[in-house]
Amino acid sequence: MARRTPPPHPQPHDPDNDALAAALEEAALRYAMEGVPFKPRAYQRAAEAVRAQTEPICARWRKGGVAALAAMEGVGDALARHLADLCARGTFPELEALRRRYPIAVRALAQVEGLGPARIRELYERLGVATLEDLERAVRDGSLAALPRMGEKTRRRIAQALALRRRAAGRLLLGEVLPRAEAFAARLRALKGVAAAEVAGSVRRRRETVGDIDILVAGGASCAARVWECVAAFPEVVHIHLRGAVRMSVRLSLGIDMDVRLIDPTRWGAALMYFTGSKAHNIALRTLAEARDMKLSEYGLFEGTRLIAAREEADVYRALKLQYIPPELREGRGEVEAAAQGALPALIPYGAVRGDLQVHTRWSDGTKSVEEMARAAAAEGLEYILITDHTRALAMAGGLDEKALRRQRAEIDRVNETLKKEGVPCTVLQGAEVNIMKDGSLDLSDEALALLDVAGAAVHTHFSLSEEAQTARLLRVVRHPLVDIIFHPTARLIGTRAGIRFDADAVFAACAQSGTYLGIDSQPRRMDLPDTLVRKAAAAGVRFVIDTDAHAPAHFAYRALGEAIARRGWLTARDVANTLPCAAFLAGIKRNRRKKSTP
DNA sequence: GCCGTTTTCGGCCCGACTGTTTTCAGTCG
Repeated sequence: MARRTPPPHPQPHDPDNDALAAALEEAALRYAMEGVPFKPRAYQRAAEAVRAQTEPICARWRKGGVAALAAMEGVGDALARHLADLCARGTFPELEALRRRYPIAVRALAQVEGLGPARIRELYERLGVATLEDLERAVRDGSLAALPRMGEKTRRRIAQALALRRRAAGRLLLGEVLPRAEAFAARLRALKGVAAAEVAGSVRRRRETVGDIDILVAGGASCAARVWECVAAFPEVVHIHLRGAVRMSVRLSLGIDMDVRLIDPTRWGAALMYFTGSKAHNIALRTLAEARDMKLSEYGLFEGTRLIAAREEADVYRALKLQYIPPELREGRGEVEAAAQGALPALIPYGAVRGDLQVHTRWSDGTKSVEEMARAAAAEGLEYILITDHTRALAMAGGLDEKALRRQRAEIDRVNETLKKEGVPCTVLQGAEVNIMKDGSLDLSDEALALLDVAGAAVHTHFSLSEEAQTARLLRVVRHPLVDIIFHPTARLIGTRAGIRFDADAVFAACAQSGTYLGIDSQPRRMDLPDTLVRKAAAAGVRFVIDTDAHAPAHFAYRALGEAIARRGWLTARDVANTLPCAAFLAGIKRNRRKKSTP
């Protein structure tokens, strides 16, 4: 395994950018609760600016002081000081004062769909609701109904949101966990005597949410002390559950547990398989081994007491007469049978996506200009990006009309010229995230749509239509001759909002027939289409695009999450249109449009 | 609390929808 130089160890207690942004968002919410004007928006904007940074804010502060923080867009003197306080002490005086005035779990409560600052305040003042548990109690005992404007429907909606939340409790988004888990493994890999360190479990399988982190470390018993010491010193570790001979279990400040296991290097592959799972996959493998008079465990594949294979995962799969099964497929969904027949697909490789097809800019709700996003995309190795700002129905996002789109086109042309002159290898295309209205019509005229290089459409409202109405709505869009892509087709938000209900068979069949691509949105909260539906759609003959829905340069890194969904959906590179170079991708769009307009 | 081709004060994103109203508060995006 390649050995890299150790990554710089973060300072103890350095909150990362997400934690800083979360604190500012909490302050924004609390000011909104108190009815303070304008501050909420300013804090919210600053939080977005913090999240959009790729460099750790605390490092920036150490280097350049408060002035370096105030240089960020949307951060002035006051917020720069708050951020410096957060870096130094994890909080700031105003936030503490706000918390004292309303000792409520505002962030948790605000995540319940339908609850905003005003309702949260009302819940607290009239019913003493301070936590999600309090809220659940108020729902159960009916006291919720005492509030004004709290009718049957609103109560049911809150109850549903709480149920969704409960199911997600204790699980975090893959996008939050993956980078941290990989950083932990990298730190351990750098230790003396450690031959390998890998993330296992559901993170390795790239499940969209994960309940814990499993890390395996290959090394002799002699390095246990060194590994445990290193783990105990992680600034993210808040509690040590146990510290044994071969396993250490800790609680992370993230709110989930991490297990670190020491593995005998000669049994590495068998252990990695076992701890990667899933349970269903392991059972399928053990059953297969048994049928061949062998026994499979975390210590290896055995015939009687004779060890057949254990060192590498590939050795074990080979000895079982199976193709190597990539971790993303190990869910007990027929992958073992397929591997036995040599029928596994050649999964789309990471990094295969060449163009990002959903990118927002300051023209609507993005944080950067067209040019800044293009340069950032080029730095990520993207060959083309499609600018897809919101259209006019989404007024909140500064949605564009036909006139604005024409002005934006002129800017995109200028940016392309500049990039070409400088030899920056990234082409900017013009698209839009056209809003799908309640009846399946669009908020842009056909004339305006025809101006775009590529048009995507998306649902942002009317999530709770009946299945019939929702299906009819989607079918109308899918068959529209000028709509090329449906973005985040289910419109779900993991842990917050269930997706829209529609007849997947009918919609997927229509996509396959018309050539309309389904988008795979890589935002950690969306991961939409979800992997199971991706696989179903692919079986129906649908083709896909993967997009990051980038609102800031840092979001281009989500591409790997979208590729992970595609892999979990058994897709090959051929199934994903934006693995093609720009010209070939655009040629495909043209072909699809011709096909759709000739009945 | 931020910001500035309206520049040190006075603006700040706002339209649509939902539910519970009977004229609109609250939420969403």
